[in-house]
Amino acid sequence: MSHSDISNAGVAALLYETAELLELSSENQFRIRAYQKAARIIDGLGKNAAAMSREELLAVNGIGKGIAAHISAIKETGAFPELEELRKKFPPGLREMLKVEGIGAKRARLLYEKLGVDSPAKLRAAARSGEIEKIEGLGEKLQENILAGSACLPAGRERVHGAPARMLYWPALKLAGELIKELSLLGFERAAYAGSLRRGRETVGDIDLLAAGRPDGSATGRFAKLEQVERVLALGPAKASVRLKAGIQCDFRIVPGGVYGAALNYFTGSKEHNIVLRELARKKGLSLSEYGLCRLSDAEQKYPLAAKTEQEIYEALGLQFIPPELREGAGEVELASKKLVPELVTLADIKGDAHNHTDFSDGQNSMEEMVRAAAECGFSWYFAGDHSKPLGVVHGLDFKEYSSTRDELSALASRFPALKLGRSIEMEILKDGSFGFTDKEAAGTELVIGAVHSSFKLAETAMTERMLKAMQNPYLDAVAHPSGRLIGRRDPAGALDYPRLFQAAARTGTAFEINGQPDRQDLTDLTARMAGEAGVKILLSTDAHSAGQLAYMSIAVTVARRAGLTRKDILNSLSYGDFCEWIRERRSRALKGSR
DNA sequence: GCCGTTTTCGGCCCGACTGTTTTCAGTCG
Repeated sequence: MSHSDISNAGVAALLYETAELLELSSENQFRIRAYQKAARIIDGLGKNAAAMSREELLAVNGIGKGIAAHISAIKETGAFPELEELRKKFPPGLREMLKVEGIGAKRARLLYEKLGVDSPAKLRAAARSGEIEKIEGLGEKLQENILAGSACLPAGRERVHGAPARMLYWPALKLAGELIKELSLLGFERAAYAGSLRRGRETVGDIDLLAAGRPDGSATGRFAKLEQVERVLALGPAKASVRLKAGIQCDFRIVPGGVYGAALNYFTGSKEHNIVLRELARKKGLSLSEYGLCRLSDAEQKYPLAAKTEQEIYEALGLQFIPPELREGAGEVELASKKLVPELVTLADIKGDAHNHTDFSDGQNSMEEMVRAAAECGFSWYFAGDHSKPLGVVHGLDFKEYSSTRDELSALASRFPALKLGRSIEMEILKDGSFGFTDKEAAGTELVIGAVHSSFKLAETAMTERMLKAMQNPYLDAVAHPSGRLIGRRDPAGALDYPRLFQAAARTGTAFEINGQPDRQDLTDLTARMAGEAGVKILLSTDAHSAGQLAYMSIAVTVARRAGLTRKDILNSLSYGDFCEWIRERRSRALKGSR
């Protein structure tokens, strides 16, 4: 059996597993770190590690003879001898226990050897029966924390024990905004959110807040007493961790104003990004921490070379500034050292939205209200949209209704002179890939954005074929939310063959959407990156179902930034005239191609 | 296990907080 087509993520998972098992074995920590580092590097590698030659692998910094040999064994057997030996030493549940808060390798092994505890469930049972506090080195408090940690599940959300529920980006952003407002009322002049929220991750596991001030204990104390706080997890002079009533953890850190930039950089992460930066600093005879970039000789960190702003830290390391959205430790530091970080699209580049809804279908606001909101949020063009038939539950429009409501839109034009108006349709892509409109009707529709809302459960190949068939229609200008996922509620359509879809889209000129609805974010950062690399144009959409939801454009922009996209990739950066020209031209090319 | 414009041996990212100790290991991010 061959495993030569194993993905980089698959190889990385095996190396991470090895690292965890080595930790349980109390191995040399630097050996463990070498495995973690190799896993991280392979996960972020541009090409498939299993397909690389030994020489190519050895040329990668962080991969040596040992790991290269492991990879070659993985290709043959799906694992490697050392890993298989380690797997025999510990029951698999022990690795699950490491996910429990307060349990690391040392304690997991201790509990296994003394009590035979080898799963999170047995751990809880042992805590309940009071066996844990009897073990030397452990105590009553740990026992309580194990039980408390599994007890405080946020209402209405499920989670695997030890893996806290994650919150969507948008509500987390709102919550962080609220907390920062509270902090400013408490007298903090400078406060910001950092962490995965600042990196724009689609969901966040906690909220990281940073403030400038004196770490004398009074600041963290005041933070811990905020009304939003449910329970204090840790409280020191420089740092406080709490669980919020909203059901998510919040870490608050306070640093002197003079090192605010260094702290913001450290606290924004990711962990992987920080490690790469710190290793780079080491190589230059420097040391990087949340207190600044210092010479190694300056052990007290009294004379930082850079600390005030993030910008000066990257500069002092010989790097281009790296926007937070790219700080995942996936090759961005190398890119920055070559001055190749792309100039990411910003909200200011966005001139309009094309996918949204009025109360003609399932929107909450009238066409006039939507248009007014679009004008107020500074767009220079706006395609007012609605669902097409035959989506009955949301009053999908037929072509006649499309045309009459188009006339209604035209009548609004004189009242909003700064806004150029168009009418779009979110076109049903039926089970066989055909449209809810005839070709002639589609030709008479200004902008066709195709979407699937039924028969999600097609087999992987069938769903891909359905989309490919739809793309053969010359009037399909863009594809909306292709995976159909609703984060936390509906899984993405069984692995779509994205490379094939994007190849086809590049050929037909069909754009793909990044949907900005908080629970969609579809394309994702990863698939949007693939689309961009394949040369597919991207349409950012609010999919607004009410006037207020036009603000979701900033979510779509954030996903696009994480995907490394520039304004050139994004159709919304075109002027109204150029956008209409893009539609006209792609349709005429597609018509020629289909003949 | 990996690495080297000080090194092929001796280093390896850095700091905060807790709990159980009695000066620090373990955990976390």
